[in-house]
Amino acid sequence: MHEEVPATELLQNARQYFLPAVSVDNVIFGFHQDELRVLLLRMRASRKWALPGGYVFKEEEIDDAATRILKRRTGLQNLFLQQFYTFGSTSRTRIEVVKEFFSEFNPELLENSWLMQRFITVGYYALVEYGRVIPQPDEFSDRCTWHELNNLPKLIFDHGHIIDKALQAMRLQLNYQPIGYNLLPKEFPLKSLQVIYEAILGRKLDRGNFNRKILAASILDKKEKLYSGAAHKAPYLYSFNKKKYFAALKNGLKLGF
Amino acid sequence: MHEEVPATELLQNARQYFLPAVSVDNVIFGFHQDELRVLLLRMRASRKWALPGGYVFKEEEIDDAATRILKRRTGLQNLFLQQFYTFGSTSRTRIEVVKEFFSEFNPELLENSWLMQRFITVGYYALVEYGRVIPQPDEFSDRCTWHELNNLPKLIFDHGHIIDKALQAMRLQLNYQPIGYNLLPKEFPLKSLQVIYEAILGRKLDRGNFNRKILAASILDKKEKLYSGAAHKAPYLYSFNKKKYFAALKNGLKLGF
DNA sequence: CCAAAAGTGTTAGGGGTACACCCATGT
DNA sequence: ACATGGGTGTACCCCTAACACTTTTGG
Repeated sequence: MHEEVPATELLQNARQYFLPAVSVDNVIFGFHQDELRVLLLRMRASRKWALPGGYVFKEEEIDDAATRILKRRTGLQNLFLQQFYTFGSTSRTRIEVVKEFFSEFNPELLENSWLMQRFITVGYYALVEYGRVIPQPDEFSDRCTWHELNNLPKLIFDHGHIIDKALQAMRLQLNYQPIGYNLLPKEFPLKSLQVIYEAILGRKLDRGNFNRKILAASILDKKEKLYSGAAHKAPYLYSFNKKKYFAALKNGLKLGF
Repeated sequence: MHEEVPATELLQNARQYFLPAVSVDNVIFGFHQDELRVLLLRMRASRKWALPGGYVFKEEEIDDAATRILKRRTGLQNLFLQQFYTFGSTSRTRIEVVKEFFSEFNPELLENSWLMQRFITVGYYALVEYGRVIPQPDEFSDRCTWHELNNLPKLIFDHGHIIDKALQAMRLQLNYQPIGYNLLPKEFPLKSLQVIYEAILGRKLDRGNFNRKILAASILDKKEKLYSGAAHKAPYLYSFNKKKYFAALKNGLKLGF
């Protein structure tokens, strides 16, 4: 839509392009080496870390804004992206931090009082396949990298709190919706899915019971292909049955973790 | 804070007082005659019904705005009030409806483009004790009355959808949080609480099993006083144990309805 | 005495948990 | 062969649903 307009131009005339006072922040979860990870940006000026976020165009759906931001930072689309809470505390963005945020990038922006107003932010979380992501910093950041959920750096604003809330929301969601479709490659052994559930829930699950429970949900197709290469029995590979998976997404599910 | 400024003045200078583009809508649930009810306002101009809502002052917490609106319409405070979703569709408020909304009240407001901008709204739901509420219309409405959830009138904008979402959210919440504290008088028979659960869930519950389940949560104190006046065995009265109730609110609960 | 609704008991079944046992495979 | 981890079976326990039986009260 406004894809062709350069970021500087957009921000300098933010009032013209964006919905005022509203931003979107994405908590993007990925999975690698048995660890749940979050995609973060490092601000060029302050060297502090932040969630990928952005503003909403005046005629843009908020969901679409979140999708757009997700796509810009990961290169991916059609992912599981879920609104979970709106953060509206007056103290959530401190003016000094905002100034630092934009200063080194472009001092002129400081004159732009639009950026200095109070913002509320709508939080979304996404689950993405780690291996397919090509992290892409935005205009204000010099790095875009994964961080272990259990070892996060210092974050700006209330972004630490936002991540906490996202995790909480996701844990509840686990019981009602299937998860994993966008976190795993097409075919995968059950163990991989189990490790994801364990990472999200923060506790170990019994292998046998997990298998039965997840299979009972009947959202998986068993492949006859076997994974191999390790010194043990080759596990079956499974893939999500798209039809059943999305039906379960819509109609809900009772998994009981 | 701005309590002393009259509504007309506030709206005519909305830009000065309010956070732009953001509103709050409350779904206020009450309980009467075995029916779950929602408090609605009738717009003076269009005669259509709407949720009690409002704007957020520039230095006001969003939660506080919701609380303020709730208090204005019910006279009550310190209630269970829970943010459940943010509605941000571009099509949720159509300009003609907004015009109708404000026109008869004060045609001058039509000139005020602030009101005509796109709004997103943060949805909250509240549970209140029906008998204690003194419904109070706002500046744009001529009535403020209760409506059975199963027999709602035509609502403006996406307010019908907002109520649906609130109910959905509340149903999920039932399993993790105690409910009823603000819906019932201090002392009540278990049956009253059961009827509330049934109304929210939309299905009948077994009496014996409900009693055991709710007592097992140990958030109730049994009183030795008995309710009487009916041609059957007098039920014990119970009251919520505030301490345990709020502990359960904070730490979560596993009720399984 | 009877109807109505509260309180309490009982039982069968399902589901979850914990753990055991066997199977396949690379070293 | 053996260690490793996958697949599957099972026994136990607890929770739940469903329903029966008893108790209390006003009419």
